[in-house]
Parts: sequence; C-alpha cells; structure tokens
Amino acid sequence: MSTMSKRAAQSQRALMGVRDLIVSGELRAGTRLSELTLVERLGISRTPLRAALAQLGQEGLVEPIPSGGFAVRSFSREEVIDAIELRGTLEGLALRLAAERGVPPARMGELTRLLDGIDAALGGDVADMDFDGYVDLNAAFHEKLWGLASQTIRREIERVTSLPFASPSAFLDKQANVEAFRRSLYGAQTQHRAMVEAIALREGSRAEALAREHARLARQNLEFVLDQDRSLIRRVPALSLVVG
Amino acid sequence: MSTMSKRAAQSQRALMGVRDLIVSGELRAGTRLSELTLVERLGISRTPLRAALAQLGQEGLVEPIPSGGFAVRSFSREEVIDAIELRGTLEGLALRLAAERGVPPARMGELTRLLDGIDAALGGDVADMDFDGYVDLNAAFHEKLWGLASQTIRREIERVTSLPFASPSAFLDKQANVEAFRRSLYGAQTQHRAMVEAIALREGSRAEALAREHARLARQNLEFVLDQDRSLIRRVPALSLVVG
DNA sequence: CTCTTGATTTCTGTATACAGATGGTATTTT
DNA sequence: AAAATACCATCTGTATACAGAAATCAAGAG
Repeated sequence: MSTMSKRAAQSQRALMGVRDLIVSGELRAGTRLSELTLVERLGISRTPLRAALAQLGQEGLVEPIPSGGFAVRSFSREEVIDAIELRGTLEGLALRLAAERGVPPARMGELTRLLDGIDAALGGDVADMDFDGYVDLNAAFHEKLWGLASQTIRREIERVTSLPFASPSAFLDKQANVEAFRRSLYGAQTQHRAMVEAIALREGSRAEALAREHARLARQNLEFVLDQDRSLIRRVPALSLVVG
Repeated sequence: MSTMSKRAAQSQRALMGVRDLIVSGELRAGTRLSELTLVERLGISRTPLRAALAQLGQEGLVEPIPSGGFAVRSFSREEVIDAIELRGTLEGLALRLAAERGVPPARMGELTRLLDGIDAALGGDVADMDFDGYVDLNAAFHEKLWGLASQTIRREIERVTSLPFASPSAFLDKQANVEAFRRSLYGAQTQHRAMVEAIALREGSRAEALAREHARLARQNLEFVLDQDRSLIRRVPALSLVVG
C-alpha cells in the first residue's frame, strides 16, 4: 500500500491535505471551501484540488453549495447514528455472505492470529494495556474482515467508513486514550471472537447480528461523549463536525 | 427537480453522455476511454469530461487503469449478484429504520396511493397490462420508499442503484417488455403491499426481510436471462457489461 | 439611521497549453 | 526470421488563462 506510485501525486496530496484540514477541525463545519485559499495553503494548482473536492463530496465530508463550490458539511447526531448503523449493516452483510459461502482456512487462520495479538495487547487488566497496539491490531482485524467480502461490498464499506466518526477506529484515536473507552475493549474482543467463530461454523445470521451489535459500540461511545462527558469532544477531532 | 440550473452544465452533459455510451453498449467492457475521443464525440472540453470520468469511477461503471486513465468496467455474474444483494440489504435497512422510527401518515398515504396506481396498471391479466405505466409507477414507488430513509442512507442506496443492473428497474426497461418478466410483476406487487403494511405496523424485522426478498426478484431475472434465454441480453442494454 | 442599488472584487466552471510518461512501430542486430 | 532497441505519436496529469456569475462593499435615497 505504501507503493502508491507517483501517479496523480498532486491529486493525492490535495485529497489528504483537505481531508486533514477538515477532520483536524481547522476548517469548521459550514465554512465555504475557497479554492484559491486551499491552493495557496497546500501548494498545488486548482485542477487536482477540484478533483479532491469532488471526491470528498462523494464521500460526504463536504457538500456542494447551490451557488457553486463546496462547504464543510456538518452532521447532526442522527446522521452520525445512521452512518454507524449503516456500517454495521454493511459489515453484517459481508460477514453473512462470508459465512454462507465459506472462507478458506488460511484466511481464518490470519484472523485468529490477529485476535491472539489483540488478546496479548489487552493484557490482564486496564492498567497494563497496550492501547496503541490494540488500536493498530483492531484496525488490521477489521480490514481483514472486510477482505472477506467481494470487491463490490468492500468498496461500499470503505466509502462509509471514510466518514471519520463512522470508522471502527473512530473513538480509538491515539489522542482519545480514555479509560471509559478502554473498558469497552474487552467486550469488543469477545464479539470479535464470536464473529470469527460464527463464520467458521457457517452461521450466517449469527455473524450478521454480531457485526451489527459490534458497530453499536461506536454508537455507545458517541452518546457517552455527547451526553456524559462533552469535554472529550476535543480529544476526538472528527467530532468537531457534529453539531448538537 | 427539472430546474437543474445551468450550473456545471457541461459536466452534467459529460456525465450523462459517457454513461449513456456505456450502458447503451456502444463502448464495450474493457475498452479504454480515450479522453480526446470522448471530448470530440461529446463536444465538450477535457476538464468537465475528466470530472465525469472520476464520478463514474466512484459509481463503479469505469475503473482506473494503472498506467493512467479509465476503462469500461466489466462485471462478473458474482459481482452483479452482490450488487443486487447490496441493494436489498440497504433497502432493508431503510425500511427497518422507517418501521422502527415511524412514518407520518401523509407519507404512508402517498405510498398506498402509488400502490393503487400500480394495481390499476397491472390490470386483470398479463394481456391488458399497462407495462410502461407499471415501469414508471414502480420507479416512483421505490424512490418514495427510499425517501423514508435519512439522507445518509438514501445516498448510499442511490449510489448502489447507479449501477444499471442493480436498479429495481433493471429488467423493466421499455425494450425489455418480455412476458417472462411481466409475469413476475404480480408477485412483486404483493411484496410491495406487504412492505408498506409492515412499516405501518412498526414491524421492522419483517419490513427488512421483505425488502431483501424483493430485491431477489432482480437476481431471478438475471439468472433467467443468463441461463435460460441469453437472447434477451441484447434487450437489456446494461447487461452487455456482464461477462460469463 | 436603514434600506436599496450599483459597482467592484472575488470566485467558480470551462477551455487550453504544457510536460512527462506510455505504448506502438519500424528498424536494426543477431 | 525473431528479438531487441530506438524513435515517434499519443495520452494523461497538471498548470494556467479566461469568462460569466456571485458576493461584498459603498454610496445614495428615503
């Protein structure tokens, strides 16, 4: 993946640059994206920048303005919840089809090996947990899970999870190493194990239900931040796009 | 909706033009899309054309070539089936949430009114069926159904159904007025009624299951065309993209 | 003081110019 | 004759120039 050749290098730079400006909160929700300002700030020309803006429009991070151009989109609590529900549904579909159609043993082995790694990272209790290690392994596990699906479905999952707060790592940012979140990881790992087991046993419906429930963890974390401890909002940068 | 202002008129023209060239089969699967050729044929400049190609890349109709540019994508039977399954899953999600969260009576009324219209179009038997009327009303019904979902979910549904063979009207093209398809419409209408009833009764799980099963009609039609009567392929233009 | 109106400035959408890369062809060499 | 190489034509990605539309600001009228 690191061999992203120099093809369309400027467009890539524009895409990552603008996306970063948005999720870092440097550009607040609702602000119009001035092409010339961004061009100057990112050191590229308008053509690749416009390509990036169009792409971000497809991802949903920015929305077109009737009079032309784009603005940083803002998300209501309901929209974030729907995005999470959407991810759960799509992951559920991926897992159900994987279970129904079968998965070669080699791939199942990779999954269980990742799960063993996560167990090791979790350690005995909350105190000596390797949080950063968990973050990486969790991301790798979910990506392997998506890899079980066909390209058609994987594409949709990747699109949905491009919304920063809908990703399975949304509340696992390094900056968000919060005890309240760390506690939830043990339950998450139990669900991980169950999902892999369900696939191995060809229990499609169970795998689907588990994937949906697993995504609900993100919703719980979201509602905790929004209702219980709003001070955490600034530690999860992408949440600056959520209003209300 | 017809007031699509002149904003980005050339880009719109490019998008529709290229999409039409592809689904009409004029550009066969696998062929490289030469920008200058298309520019000349559509009478626009490269900038809006490239925007259209990028968009079609997001929709999945074309795929990027490693050495640069795009090619018309080809779809295996499995990929088409997955796209249909994907649509069923997303529509199922939309209907489940609509049922769980409730729908204002006015909207339910619009749905039942459309269903009455479809019944009228279906007529007594296959002979005196108003096929074209059914096609339009069916499309309107499905769009109203999608309108029950939040914008987040509706966006995904619309993206998935942008693949011509995944749309609920895929096998209802005016050119595909085939008796084999017409017979299936009565069963489809029964499912329509059941879906609306499930939403009204707040039976989310039932609504979801019905939506999934409803999408399977498209799969049945696909397999009929591919396995039973391949001569129909040329009457459903989008199927020229399906190999095998 | 407020609202309207007009001009100026800025912005987006489009067209085109330019450069590096790519693929094909013909020629040469073995 | 087959393979390799060098040359040429073409293509894509990027930058920039240009025109019409939109937003902003100021000035004047009520």
